[in-house]
Amino acid sequence: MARPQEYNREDVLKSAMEVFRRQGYGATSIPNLVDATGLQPGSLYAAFGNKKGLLMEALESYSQQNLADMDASLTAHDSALESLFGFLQQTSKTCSSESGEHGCLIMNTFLEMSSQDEDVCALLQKLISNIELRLTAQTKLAVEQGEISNDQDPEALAKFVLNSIWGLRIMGMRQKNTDTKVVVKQLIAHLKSCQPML
Amino acid sequence: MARPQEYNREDVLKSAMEVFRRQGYGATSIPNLVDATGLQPGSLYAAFGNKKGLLMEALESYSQQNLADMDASLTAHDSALESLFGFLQQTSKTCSSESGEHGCLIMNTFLEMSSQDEDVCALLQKLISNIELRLTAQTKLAVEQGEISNDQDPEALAKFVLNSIWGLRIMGMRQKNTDTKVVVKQLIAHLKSCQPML
DNA sequence: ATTAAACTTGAACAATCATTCAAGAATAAT
DNA sequence: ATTATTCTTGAATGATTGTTCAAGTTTAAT
Repeated sequence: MARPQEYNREDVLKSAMEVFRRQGYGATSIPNLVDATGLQPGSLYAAFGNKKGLLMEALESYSQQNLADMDASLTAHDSALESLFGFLQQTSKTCSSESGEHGCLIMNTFLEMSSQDEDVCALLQKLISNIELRLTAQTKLAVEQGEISNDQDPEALAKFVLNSIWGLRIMGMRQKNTDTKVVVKQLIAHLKSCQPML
Repeated sequence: MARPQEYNREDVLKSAMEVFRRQGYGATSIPNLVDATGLQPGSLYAAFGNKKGLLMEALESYSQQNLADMDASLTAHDSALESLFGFLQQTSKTCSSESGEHGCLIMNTFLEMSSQDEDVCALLQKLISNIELRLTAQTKLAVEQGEISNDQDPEALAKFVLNSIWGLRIMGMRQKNTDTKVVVKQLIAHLKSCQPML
């Protein structure tokens, strides 16, 4: 016995997500969010508390989508190493695509906000840890499957891969962004050099 | 026959630089800059035109210092490759130090501003190109000196190194930032695998 | 001392910011 | 129809933003 919501929460989050990614948190005003989501200030505040609440929920949504894509890539082949290569090539494409021009919401927000807001910082640390955990699981699996030598440290390799991904997201934001392919090629070469001797 | 300046321009730039690096451009207000530099709004505007002018000059100053440090590292040893390793280890230290906690002014500003201001974006592209050029010169030198195999692409290696440095600056901003050493170790291992066969 | 020139000051300005809330609109049950 | 409940609207609020400029200060030459 009440008026029903006119908007879909996921749609609103997706719209907000895009604006935050393009403009950053600080440069995004409430009027911007009103335009993007179609919701008036009152509705936004009723639904998400405040601007920061909307950002944090958008971050969670973005992360969820991101991890789902990642899982799909990392289980695409029987070989864990082959899947990792596929994931990296896909990442390269994403970063150098038009959509990648505005970077990764997690990384962008981390750089902008980590020294300004404890709550956002803590959330981002958690989301980033999730990514790192998947990568570590993948390199460990590759070692177990005998695709990476036993004397390699899978955690170190995962950290190196993550480090390269941070770089890729920045490379993709530059004017001439075809470099991401070159970088991934180098990274894959390094990982192959960690394969066991025949 | 006029009143002399009471401030030193380089000191003011250094102070502004630190604030911009810690807080970002958007989150830094004029009152913040007044506090940091000791100059009143009127003096700041007389000297730098506006907030953006101050940022851009701070960027140039930061870049100059950065390149000088880089040159010192890259010419520290007779061996170009050895010098590159030294530079990377120093970069690792810088990134994981307390000062590195707030990242690199160039990278931070690039992420925040490149899609918002053409002038700043153009300046940053130029400053980043300078870094890339040094790295390329270094890998080419290493090839000439016979420390890197002829069948390797020095430009690709330089891009990969730059990509890793972007990553390192982000790694250094995380809570547990000891990972930078691990990453540099991996990167050096990759570069060593590009050495000519004995 | 007086003057001219450059520098410093900080209050004032219009614009914009995030946020609130009273009023209106839409639904489902009575 | 009426009522109770929830959602939507958007003007209003007070704080903060970047920027300006007239007034005051300090110097060097006259």
